[in-house]
Amino acid sequence: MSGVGIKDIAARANVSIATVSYVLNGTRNVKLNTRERVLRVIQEMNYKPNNAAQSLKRKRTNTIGVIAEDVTVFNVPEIIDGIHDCAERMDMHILLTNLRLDKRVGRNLHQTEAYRQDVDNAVDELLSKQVEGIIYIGVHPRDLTGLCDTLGKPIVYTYSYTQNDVSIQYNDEQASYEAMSYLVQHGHSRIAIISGTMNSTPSRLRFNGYYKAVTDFELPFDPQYIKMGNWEAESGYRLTQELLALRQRPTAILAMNDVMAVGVLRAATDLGVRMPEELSVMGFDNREFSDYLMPRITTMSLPLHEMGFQAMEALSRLMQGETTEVSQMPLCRLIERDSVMRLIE
Amino acid sequence: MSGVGIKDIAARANVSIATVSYVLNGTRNVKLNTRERVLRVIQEMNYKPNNAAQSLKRKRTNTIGVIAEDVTVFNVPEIIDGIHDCAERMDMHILLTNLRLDKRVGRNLHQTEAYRQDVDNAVDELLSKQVEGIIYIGVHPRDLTGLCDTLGKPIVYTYSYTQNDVSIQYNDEQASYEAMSYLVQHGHSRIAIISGTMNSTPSRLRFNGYYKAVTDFELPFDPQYIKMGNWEAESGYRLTQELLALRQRPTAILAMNDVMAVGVLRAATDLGVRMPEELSVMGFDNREFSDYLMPRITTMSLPLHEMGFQAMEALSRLMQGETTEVSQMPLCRLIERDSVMRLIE
DNA sequence: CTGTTAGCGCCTTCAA
DNA sequence: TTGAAGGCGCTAACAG
Repeated sequence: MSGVGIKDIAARANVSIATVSYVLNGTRNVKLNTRERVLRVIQEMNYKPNNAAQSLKRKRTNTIGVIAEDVTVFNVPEIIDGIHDCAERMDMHILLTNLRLDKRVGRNLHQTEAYRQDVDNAVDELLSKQVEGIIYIGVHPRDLTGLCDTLGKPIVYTYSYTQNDVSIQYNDEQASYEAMSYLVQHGHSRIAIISGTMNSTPSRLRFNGYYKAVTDFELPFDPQYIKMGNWEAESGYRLTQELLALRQRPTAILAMNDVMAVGVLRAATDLGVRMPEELSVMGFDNREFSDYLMPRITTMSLPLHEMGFQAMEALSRLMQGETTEVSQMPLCRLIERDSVMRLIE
Repeated sequence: MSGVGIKDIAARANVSIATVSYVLNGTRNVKLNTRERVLRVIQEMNYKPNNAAQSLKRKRTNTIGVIAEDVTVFNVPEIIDGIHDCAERMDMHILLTNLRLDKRVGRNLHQTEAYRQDVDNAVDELLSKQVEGIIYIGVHPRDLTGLCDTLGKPIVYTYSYTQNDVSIQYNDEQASYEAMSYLVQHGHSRIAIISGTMNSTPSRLRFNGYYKAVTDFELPFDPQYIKMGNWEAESGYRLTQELLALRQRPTAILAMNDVMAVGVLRAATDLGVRMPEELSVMGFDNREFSDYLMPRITTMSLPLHEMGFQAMEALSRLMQGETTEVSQMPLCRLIERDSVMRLIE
């Protein structure tokens, strides 16, 4: 492989291969003199231990597998970064598999069968590479129960839900409740909501938070303020038109993602409704563009880094045989910008 | 490790371990009967070959290392995706190292010493894991000559430049020339440029393209139309104010990235200059937000996926001992949107 | 303080 | 068509 092995340096340093191994791993005391000689030869010969051999012997690879459904989907890199952040502290390596689902099956994620084979292959290869655990990153939160059969190897899902396995998700309900609280604190009470597709878990949870806030704060509940979007800007646009056509307009709209908030902005612009003076809006996701729009969109930022970090922590616990993973669900953070008008002192 | 090994299934199938190996690899003819029996036992016992042992024997790992300076920087995931796209076709795996430079050393990328140690470690670990080659992805194009010492193992850099090693970059000069051509075709001749920091390679190359176009199309050359920005929106804003204060205003501005184009938009808005009617703008990068602004920004899209793909191809050639890598530099693609006004028929 | 040696799980030459 | 056996590079007893 890389040519020079432990025995080469043993020969050159006039010691046994065992001694070399010992100085390499610090597994035993070695006379200073000898150690230095060995170390010097190691330097000279540019020796690097062969990890394959080490793994075979030690039965440890210090490697976990990460299966990302698609690394190009906006939330994923930050999650991977969180995993790295944590992994690097425990001296763990990452074998990354990119399923490229977005290119392969597009948005057809409902028919699990379309990509189950890909997932199986990915898991097999990872297992074959002797990873000590696996983290699975979805492209958007949905139930993935039973997707991966890891033959007992620890697995943690994140950015997705699961019935039997550990999964790390942020608190969606709390997030939309917090958004609503913010709006209320700014004097809004007629608050409309534009949801994502209603068969999605985040939509349901965020709606729960909305509804809970409406109840808790005793806001006027008007079914006409509840609009079903589909995550796309166009739906935000169309539904905002409807909302602004109401005789009793809302003063604020909570859009379940930033993309639909763009639609809100465009509709308002086209109708000559000034924002935020005449209409406030909040988004979700803290997408990069939300800071570049005019007005800059106030939004809920997802704790992606922390999710990755916690996923790695949880996996590590699992790998050590512990099961007591009761860590707090990561929380979204409100990013205050310019799209919400303060209506009261 | 995963428990069941080749000898377990040999015992259970009443054959020698050699036979199992043969059916596994198809290295030799095995009587149909025997083969099927072995295959069945493999299924039953959920046997997966131990890749560490295979690698040790075969002296091949089918794995390459990818060192990303920071996976969260906007261009990087798409490059990684391109690498995967290619790697998967040649049945190669990716060991990903994320230097997390953005968090660690921020924008201080000039002092190589600040992170050279991190790079060395990353390379050592990868070499130790017996990767067959390395791809290095920078966070922004700059000269990285001599950064990695891979002890002769093939390495390809991308999204960065290099003197002695292979590096895959897109054609920056061609891109800005193409942008200029587009502007000229739309009837613009008084075209200003807002550059990035002038010590950066992309700035210089893009300026070359600008200058070449000014010459080729015999555009009026006015030094006042050349503004030095720093990649940030604020600089776009400030410089646009200067440009709009000129008695002879430009009709179009070429901003060297989309972020500064945002600054252009804001300045125009604040000064009551309508876009694109009274001022056109083009950006660079095709950042996600460029499609969400009003007007939607016409911009140059970087061939990131292709760069990753070509980097993997080039690496593969290197790994096979070939050196004839003369592939065409990937080209940027113009994304036509609404920020450029057509001044002529 | 140092050396000898038996494997880790697999592939592959040699022999049958 | 099948087995037996020697290592790949390294670790960790065991033995001095």
